[in-house]
Amino acid sequence: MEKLKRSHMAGILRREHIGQEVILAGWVQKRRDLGGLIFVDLRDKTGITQVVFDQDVSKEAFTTGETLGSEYVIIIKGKVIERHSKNLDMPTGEVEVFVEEVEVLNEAKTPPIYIKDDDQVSENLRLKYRYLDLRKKNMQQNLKLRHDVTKLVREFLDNETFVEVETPILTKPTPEGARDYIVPSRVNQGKFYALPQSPQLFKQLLMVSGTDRYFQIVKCFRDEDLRADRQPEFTQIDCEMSFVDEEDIMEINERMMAYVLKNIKGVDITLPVPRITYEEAMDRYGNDKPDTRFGLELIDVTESLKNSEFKVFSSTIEKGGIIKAINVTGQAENFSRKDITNLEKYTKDYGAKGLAWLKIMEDGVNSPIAKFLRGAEIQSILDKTGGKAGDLLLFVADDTHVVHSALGNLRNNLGKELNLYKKDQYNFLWVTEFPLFERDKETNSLTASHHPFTAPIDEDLLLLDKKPEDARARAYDLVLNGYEIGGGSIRIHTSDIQEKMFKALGFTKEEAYKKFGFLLEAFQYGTPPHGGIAYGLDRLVMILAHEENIRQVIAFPKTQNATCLLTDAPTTIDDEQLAELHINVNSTDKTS
RNA sequence: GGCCUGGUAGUUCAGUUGGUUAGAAUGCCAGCCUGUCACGCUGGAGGUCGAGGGUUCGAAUCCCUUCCAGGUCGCCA
Repeated sequence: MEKLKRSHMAGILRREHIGQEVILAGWVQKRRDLGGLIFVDLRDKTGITQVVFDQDVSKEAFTTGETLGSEYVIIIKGKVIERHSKNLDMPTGEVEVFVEEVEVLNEAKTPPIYIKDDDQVSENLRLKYRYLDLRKKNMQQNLKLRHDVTKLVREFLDNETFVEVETPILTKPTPEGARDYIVPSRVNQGKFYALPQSPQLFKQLLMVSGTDRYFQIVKCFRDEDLRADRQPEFTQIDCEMSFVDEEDIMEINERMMAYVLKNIKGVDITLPVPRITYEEAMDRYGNDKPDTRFGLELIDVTESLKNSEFKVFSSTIEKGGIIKAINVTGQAENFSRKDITNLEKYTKDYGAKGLAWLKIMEDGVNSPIAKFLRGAEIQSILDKTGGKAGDLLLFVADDTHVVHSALGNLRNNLGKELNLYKKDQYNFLWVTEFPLFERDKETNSLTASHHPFTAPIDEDLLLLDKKPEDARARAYDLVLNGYEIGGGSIRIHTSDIQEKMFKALGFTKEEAYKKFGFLLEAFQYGTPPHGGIAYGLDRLVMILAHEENIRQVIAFPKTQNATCLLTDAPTTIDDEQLAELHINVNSTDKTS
């Protein structure tokens, strides 16, 4: 018998193939054995075709057909015919292939998980048998989507004269920001490399080098706790440009996103992308990455309540706190006291001490705090929130940080619960004018909110000496549907401003040199003005794939404990290897 | 590091107030079945109730410790 060689993919067969002789290869998705007739769903990455084993066509093939199990790998030869009973639920459902020859290329053990999109198997099994999990259609689609996004990004940036340059993975530990993953050096006893948290310093050096427009789609590493949208190794689309200001960077990047969305989703993004300052974002949404697909904005009602008889309100205001409200329009009837108690519990996770509420009725208001509120106060609140009969108002009173955190998160939660947006809605937003510094709660010292090479806004330069906390950065984040998908800044390229920056951060010149000497030295040899941006590719693909977590768009992700259930990494290493690296490990630490 | 949810058959789950031999569906195995597509029918096998300890005459169930997975706060651009 001649060796069979695949002629067609399984998912593409249609009516027009009827009469053709085809050879298909793939996995047995399902066998339906009717006794004298066997149907097998043959699956490859393009889809499923039903193949039929009939004794009248081939007795030999039929005998083999009786032995097929789930996930056996087979190759079959046969003729495409029109089905007697069509299945219009599947794309290939008008045709089927009558098997003349079959070869079992490999048998398979009964799989521990089903290869089915909607199968709700536990995630640890999916991760342990990731190669089976990835056989699912939706996972293959996610891998393809990710491929398409990176392809489009490369295409776009190439057309815009960007050059992709690879930067080192074994590099120098960074003193600031996230924890580094550390790699011991065998050749240099007692010394360590770090895996990069981002190629930040290298891409700035490339600007000094005259590369002018650089990009890289690159793995980055951060040894911090994981989240649904955070993995210890993740991929950035990293860009840097010379002789530009923030307008140039935002312009080119929003065109890039529009290009990606157009080609992936067929969606036209209206340009320019709206912008909002950090301050306004916090004020209106309580969040520096607001989801603008729905309203429910935060409204400041501090003024209306400054003389309130309700102690919680008045004492909060006396202590310098604020009161903000969300108007959940038209939902007064739909939230029971129990529902509101659940909302209150939710806000307590973010530090709120309580959630006051007020339902607006046709004939007044219904609220546990109504008895403390004067008519004028209620009227003032209604004016500010636009409250009308049928609306539910929710209030948090606390310091600014808590109010924003609690109501901002509550707002997102309500937006989702109340289905206030459509599945295929993509709202981009630039958030600008971030604070240049943050105050560390423990040490009370200033740290750079972005990184120490971020340029201050020109008009805030004087604040660097006087009141650095109020200085704003030439930094911008690109937000999509409430997720920060990218962020960047214009960098400092002159030494006088850089020195002011270090001074504000409390480093001496010596300390700064010890940490970033190679970069500061480079900057003395003619550095162009430059700036850039970096995207979280995994997050972007997650949103485009409508997935709830980032693991769904990463082929081999880590668990929340940063382990890999498939390979069992990380593991202990043997004593010889340790000795070679000059590392002593406390024997009690070696548990496995 | 804190808080929350979960862990019972290959898989997804149920399991009452602590009480007989721990159930269902699906998958698997065997038999029958020529138009199924969640094929059908009959029968069967399949359990360290995450692990360890404790309370009790008796523990899947109560208590303690611990491991694993997920969510989240802190952390992290």
